Amino acid sequence: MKIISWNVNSIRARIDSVMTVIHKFSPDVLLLQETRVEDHAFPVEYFDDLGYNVALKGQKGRNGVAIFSKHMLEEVRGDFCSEARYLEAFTGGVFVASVYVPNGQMIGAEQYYHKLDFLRDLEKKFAAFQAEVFVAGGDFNVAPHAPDAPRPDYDGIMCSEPERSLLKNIRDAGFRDILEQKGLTWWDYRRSSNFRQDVGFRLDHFYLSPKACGIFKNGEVLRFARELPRPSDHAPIICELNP
DNA sequence: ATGGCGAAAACGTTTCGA
Repeated sequence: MKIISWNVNSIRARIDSVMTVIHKFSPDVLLLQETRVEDHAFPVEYFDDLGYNVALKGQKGRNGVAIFSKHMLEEVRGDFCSEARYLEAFTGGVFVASVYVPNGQMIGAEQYYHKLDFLRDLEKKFAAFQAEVFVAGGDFNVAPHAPDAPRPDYDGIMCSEPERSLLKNIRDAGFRDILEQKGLTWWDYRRSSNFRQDVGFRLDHFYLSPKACGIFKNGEVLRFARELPRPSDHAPIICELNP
């Protein structure tokens, strides 16, 4: 089973790129973040035509998560938080979740503490799936280790000790970050040399429960998508499980 | 050290993203 996760930074602006990625990889499951559209305006017809089932949790202009699957989508739930930042489902024998953690603005900002709360709640949410085959993919907006940031000593937002420590709690609970050492996933639009020189962060992750780790085959960052026309600032990531 | 880009809402500019 192939699962792709991608922060698309607007599905309406990225629909052609999403179709390119789908046609190249034919994922069983696609987890999207930052779709930035209300459900009634989501371009679902593109996905319907390819035979995908659809679950959406959107809001006007900001946030927005979605799950597409070639398998039936059951037990769809998105009430984890009031914003459109989390959606889970059971599909093809696997529990999946599409996760969009708040960016936190700046260390010490009100949004930063909201981000820490969100990560704490997420740990509890994942714990409920400890004994299941569970794969959470998304934009976690934290660079877990020194090589995941532009400089090893960078300790600003995305790299602060409290943020990293909350993600470590999730790993310590048995959920493996399968893309460690697999490269960066986000490069700032505002300096085109950043991508060329690979100056960015590894913010997009998959967390696999112990049972999911047992059938894990391979995981990669799909860097090529950052070079498509009008790209998202995030690259998609892929997780393959044995059937 | 600062600003740089891109998208959306609602304006002719502002806010947010990370």
